[in-house]
Parts: sequence; C-alpha cells; structure tokens
Amino acid sequence: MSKSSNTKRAILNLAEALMQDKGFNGFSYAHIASELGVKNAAIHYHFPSKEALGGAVVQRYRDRFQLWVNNPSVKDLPPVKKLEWFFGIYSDMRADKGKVCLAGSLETEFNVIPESLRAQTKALTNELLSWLAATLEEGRRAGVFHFTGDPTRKASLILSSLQGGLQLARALGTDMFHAVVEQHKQDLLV
Amino acid sequence: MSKSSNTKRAILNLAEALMQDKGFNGFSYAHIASELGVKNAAIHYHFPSKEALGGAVVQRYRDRFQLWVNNPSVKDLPPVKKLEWFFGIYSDMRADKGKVCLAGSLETEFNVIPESLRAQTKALTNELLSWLAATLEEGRRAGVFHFTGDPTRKASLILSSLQGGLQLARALGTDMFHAVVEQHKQDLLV
DNA sequence: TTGGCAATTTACTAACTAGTAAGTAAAATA
DNA sequence: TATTTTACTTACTAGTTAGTAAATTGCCAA
Repeated sequence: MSKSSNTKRAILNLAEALMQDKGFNGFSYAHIASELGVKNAAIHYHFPSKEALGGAVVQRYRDRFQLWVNNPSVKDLPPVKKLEWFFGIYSDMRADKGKVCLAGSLETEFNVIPESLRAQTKALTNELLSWLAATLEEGRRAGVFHFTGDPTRKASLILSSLQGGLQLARALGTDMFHAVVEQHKQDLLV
Repeated sequence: MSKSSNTKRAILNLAEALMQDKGFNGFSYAHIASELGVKNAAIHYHFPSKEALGGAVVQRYRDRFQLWVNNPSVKDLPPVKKLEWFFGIYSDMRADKGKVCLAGSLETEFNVIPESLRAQTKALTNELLSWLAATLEEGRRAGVFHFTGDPTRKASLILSSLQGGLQLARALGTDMFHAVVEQHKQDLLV
C-alpha cells in the first residue's frame, strides 16, 4: 500500500508539472510512464482515464490552496504580506522551469478539455479570485492598499496579469514578469 | 490562381481561428479539411508542414498589426483613443466566440511548439509590447495618462492582463474581462 | 501454507496524427 | 494546338494516442 501511494503520488506530481509546462493536451501517458519507469497501464490502474488524472491534479491543487489560506501562517498575515505571499507563488512558478499558472493553462485549452475539467477550472479560478478580492478589500479598509472600485474588479486585473505575466515571460524573459509584479505593488501602495 | 488564393486564404483564416480557439496543438489537418470540404493533402500543398502553416498565421497576424498601427486612422489618433482601439481588439476577440490572444495561446504552448513558432511568438509579443509602451509614454507626456515608472513596465502589466483576462473570461464569464479593461481605464485616467 | 488482494506488466486495439507519392483535371502559357 | 503549371484527390504510411483484458508478482492475514 505504501508503495502504491508512492507511485500514485509520483504520477500526480509529474502530471501537475507537465500540465503547467506543456498543458493538458501537451503530454501523454507515455511521457509519465517513461519518466517514472513504469508501463502506461500502471497509470490507468491508478487513474482510469486522462480526464480523471487531470481532475485529480486540479482537485489536489485546489485543496492545497485552501489549506494554505486557512493556515494561520498565511491567514494571520497582514494584507501586504498576504499579497506578497500570493505574488511569491507565481514568482516561484516562473523560477521553476518557467511553469505557468495551472488555471491559465487550462483556460487556454478550455475548448479542448473534457467538461469535468472545465468545471474544475472554473472552481479553481473562483477560489483564487475570491481570496484575492477579500485580501484587497481587507487591505483597503486597513488603509494600506489604494485602489478605486470593486475589489473583485481589481482582483480580476491582478489575477489575469499574473497569469498572463507568466506566459509573457516565456516569450520575453523573467524580467517581464517581475515588471508586472513591481508595477502592481507601486499602483497599490503609493 | 484566384481559386488557389481563395483556398489558401481560407486555410489561413480557419487555422488562425482554430489557434485562438483550441491552440496550435488542439486542432488537426482533418479539422481544417472537413470544414473547408477539401482533403488534407490539399493543405499540405499550400503549407508543407503544420509548422509552416502556424508560422504563416503568426506572420500574417504580425503584418496586419503593423499595417494597422502605421495607418493614419490609428497613428493619428490621440493616445486615449489609441488605447481604446487597442482594448477594442481584445474585446472583439472575447465577443468572437471567446477567442484568446494569439500570443497568449502560443506562449501557453511555448514548450510544445516548433522552434520557428517560438521565434514568431517572441517577435509578435515584442511588437505588441513596444507599440503599447510607446503609446503609454506619449499619453503620459501629453498629461492624459497617469502612472509611475517605466512605460514598458506598465505596458507589460496591461498586455499581460489583457491576455490573461481573455483566458479568465472563459472560466468566469465576459464580465471578468470587461472588469479588467475598466479597472485599467480608471487606474490610468484618474 | 494457502488464499486473496493490491499493484503491476504484457500484449494488444482502434482511432487519430502529420506527412507523402503518384495521379488527374483544368487552366495558363508558348 | 501542345506543353507546362496549378490545384488539387486518391490512397497510403509510420508513429502516437488513450484505453483494455488478461496474466503475473509480491505481500499479508487466516
């Protein structure tokens, strides 16, 4: 059982990395199998279909995010630090072989992924946006963030630019991504 | 020759739409062939490889953008109107069956497209960013845009959020995209 | 020690992929 | 009118895809 859990987790880890690197339709069972040194039927044992594998990846990603934001080490942070933590997630993705945001990757492939994955993508995106909007509102009430209009509107701008920024950085380099983050900090804090 | 041009142009048009809808690896020669009522060998006659087809699509897209921005009807516009024109391009994509930006689509698939397409993607992205940065700088000098820091930095924020906003809208709806555009207008003009 | 279960491999399939070679009908050219 | 070129079609290939059924291995409990 412990060995099976290892394989299953290894498959999930690799599938997640591949989705952020090549997209859901950009990798195959053969990629995973050869990388892990197993046969592709082994993957089908743990995940009956590619749709199920993709769904499990997004579900785990969502669970992890909820675990983080509900953990005191993030939850009890002041708004500025919360936002820096959030930006840090994306900076880490960029540093990790130029990965892009899982939500952005799935949205780009939205019209060529199974329906259940589209639903997962919507749920994930909603969760990211809700947390960000709440954090922005908290910071504005505390007088540390400065912006006009609905917090959800500002949150959608920030989230979309982080997603887009990771993609832009693939074409124009990491500096482009950091420029996005720095510009946001200036816009919000000044 | 006129008939050939028609087929060739129809292939390019459809390939461009498919790349913005499903991504470069999300469509096949069979899609194009059946839609146009020709055999897939006919596509290979006009474009020897899928790589060549994709390259031609991006090249035409780049040429079209340069033609637009150098045309007096855009070039002689005041900065605010120029920016509105630019935003309008993206709004039109969203309205056209939820297409995403070609550059964003290719960047997401960056690690699973041929090298020549990566080069085309870089060139396209550079051209979009340069024009936007120049327009922002022009507007700031004219006193109509208000932002701090390097214009290229602000341009990378706006471009990445437009790209990301079109993707976000697939998951959360068109309102999300318009929220991004409206927030930018407020941030810049107030 | 034996029966059973979990995890895996072997061996396969059907569908789809881009790409090719050879042939054809019609139009342009000489 | 003869020849060449353009714009295709027919018919095919080799490789890849997700997915499946059946056999096999290794551990664990009765």
